[in-house]
Amino acid sequence: MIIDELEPLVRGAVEGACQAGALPPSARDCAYTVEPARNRDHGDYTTNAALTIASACGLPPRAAAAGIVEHMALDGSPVETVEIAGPGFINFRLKSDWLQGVIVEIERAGSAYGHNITMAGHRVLLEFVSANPTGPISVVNGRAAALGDSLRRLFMASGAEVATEFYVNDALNSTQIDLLAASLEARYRQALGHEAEVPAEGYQGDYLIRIAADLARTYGASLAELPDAERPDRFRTLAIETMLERQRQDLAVFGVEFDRWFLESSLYESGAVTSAIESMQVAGFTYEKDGAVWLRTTELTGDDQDRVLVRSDERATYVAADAAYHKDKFDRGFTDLVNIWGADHHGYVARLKAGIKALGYDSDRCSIILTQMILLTRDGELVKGSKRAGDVIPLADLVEEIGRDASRYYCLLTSYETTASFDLEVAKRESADNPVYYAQYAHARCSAVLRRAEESRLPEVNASDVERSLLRNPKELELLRVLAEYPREVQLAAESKAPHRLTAYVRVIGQALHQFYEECPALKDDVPFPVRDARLALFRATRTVVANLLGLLGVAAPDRM
RNA sequence: GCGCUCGUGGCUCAGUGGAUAGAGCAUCUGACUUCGGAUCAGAAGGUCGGGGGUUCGAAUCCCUCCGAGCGCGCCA
Repeated sequence: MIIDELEPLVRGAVEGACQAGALPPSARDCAYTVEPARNRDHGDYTTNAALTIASACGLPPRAAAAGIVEHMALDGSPVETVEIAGPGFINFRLKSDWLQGVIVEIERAGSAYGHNITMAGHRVLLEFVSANPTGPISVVNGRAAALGDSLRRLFMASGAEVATEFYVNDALNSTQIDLLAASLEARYRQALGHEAEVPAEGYQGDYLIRIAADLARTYGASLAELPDAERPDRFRTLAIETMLERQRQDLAVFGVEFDRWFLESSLYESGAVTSAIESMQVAGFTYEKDGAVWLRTTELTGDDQDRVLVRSDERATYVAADAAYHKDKFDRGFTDLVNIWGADHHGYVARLKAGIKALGYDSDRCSIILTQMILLTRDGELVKGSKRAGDVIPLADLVEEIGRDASRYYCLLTSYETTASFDLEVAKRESADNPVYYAQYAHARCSAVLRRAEESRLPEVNASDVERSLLRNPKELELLRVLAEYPREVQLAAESKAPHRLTAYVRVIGQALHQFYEECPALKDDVPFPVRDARLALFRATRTVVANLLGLLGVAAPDRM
C-alpha cells in the first residue's frame, strides 16, 4: 500500500530535519497523517506534518515544511515531485511507472487484492440480528444482517478469524415466548373452528394464522386435547420451531447464513446461567432486595439503575442469561466480540457490559453497534408495517419487490448511525438513478469488453508483460490512482466497521472507469496492439477490484446485465 | 424529566481537526458512424439547525438553546 511507503519517507525526513537542527527534537513526537489528496490539483498524496509540527514547536508552518522537504530521501521512492502548498501542506505526486505497476499487483493478488493483515490474530465473534422468534425478520433486522455479513467479509479480508451467530431467545421462562405460545394456541383453536381470542398483549400478525392452519392439518384436534400441564410447553416448542425456520428462510433468501444459531435455552440446560449468577454473587456484585437478586450495574458501568438478575419467583432474567452467553463467547477463545443491535436497545448496553465485568472479563473487548432505523417510502409516501405482518415490514417483502442485491446494497449505502430512508419505486427501477446498478454496471462493462476481445480471439497478455508505460492518458492514470487506493479503503472500512465507505468508493471507481472507457478505446481498429493490450489489462484489473469490492458487500458482480 | 443518537443544496446521503464542504436523484444544456447510453461532459443549487467557546485551522471537539427519533420493567 502506497501510504506504507510514504509514511516512513515523511518520518525519515522529520528525523533528518531534527538531526540537522532544522526542527527541534520535540518534532519527533508530533502526530500527523499521510493521506490521498482530496483535490487532484494538490497532487496524489498529502501530509499535514509541517502544520502540526509548526503548531507544537511554534514555528512558521512553511518554514517547517521546507525543513522537512529538504531532508526527504526521494531516490528510489514512488514520489515524482514534492511541493509545499497552502498553509504548509506537503504534497506528493507519484511517478507514473509506480501507478502503472498497480495492475501487475492486482493481477498477481487476484481475488485477494486489497486484503490486509491488520486484524491477524484476532478471533472475532459477530453476533447480529438475534431477533426474537416471535415474528418474521423485518427490514430493520435486514439492515443488521447486511451489515453483519459485510463486516464478516471485511474482517476476514483483514486477516481475522470470524464466526457469526444468531442468538435465539427461546428460553422457556420468557414472558414473550409465553405470549407467542398463547397466541398460536388461540389461532390453532380458531383454525379448528373453536371460539378463541389472541391475548390482547399477544402477537396479532397473520403469520401465526398460517402456522396454526398447518398445525391443524398435521395434528388435527389432538393438540387441543392435551392436558393443561403439557399443552403450553407443547405450543411453546412448536411456536419456536416454526418461527425459527421461517426466520432462517427469510435470511437465506437475503443471502445471509450464520455459523451457529445459539439457543438461549442451552445456557439454562448446561447450568451456565446458574453458575454465572453464582459467580457474580461470589464476586460481590449483587445484593438481595424485595426477594430478588440485583446486579450492581450502576456501580459497574454507570447504568441509571441496578438490574434484576433473579426474579422473586426465582426465574433468571435475560440479563443473567446474556451475561452467561458472553462469558461463553470469551471462554470459546474469541478475542473480539461484536454485537449489532437495533438502536432501541441502546439502554441495554450498560447492562450487558456490567454483566461482562461482573464475570471478570474485559467489557472493552465487546463492542456494540447500534443500527438506526430504515424507513421505506413509495412515491414519497412512508410505508408502514401492516397489522397483518405484526406492525413490521417483512424483509422477505422487500427482497421480493426489489431483489436481493438492491436490498443489500441499499442497506449498506448509508452509515448505520443515521436513520436511512429510500424509495421502493426508485430502488426497483433498473435505471441510472439506482446506485446498485451503477456499481454492477462497472463490472459488467469490463466483462463486456474483455468478452469481446476473447470472441475476437485476441491473445491475453499478462499485466506484467504489457507495455504499461503506454497507459499515460490522464484518464488511465486517474483510474490507476483510484485502483491503488482500494487496499486502504478496505482497511479503513474494516477499522471503522463501515462498509458504507465502500459503496461510496465504488462510485469513484465507476466514474474513473467510465471516463477511461469513453476516452481510451481498446478494441477500435486504429488502436495499436501494444496500447490495446495495455488497456485490456487495465480493464481486467478494474474488473478484479470491482468484483472484490462487491464481494465484500455480498452483492453479485454480474458479467452481463 | 433523565439518557442515547441525529439535524449538511428541493430530495436521499458522504465527509477519520485541515486547503474552495462533496456525491447521487430531481431540474436545465450538450454528446450515440455505441469496444454496452444502466454511460459521459457541463450548468444551477449551501448562513453544514441557532448561538457561544477551544485552535494556526471546526460540518467534525466542548457548552448552550431549538427540532426529530429512540430508550428509561422482577419484558426480551
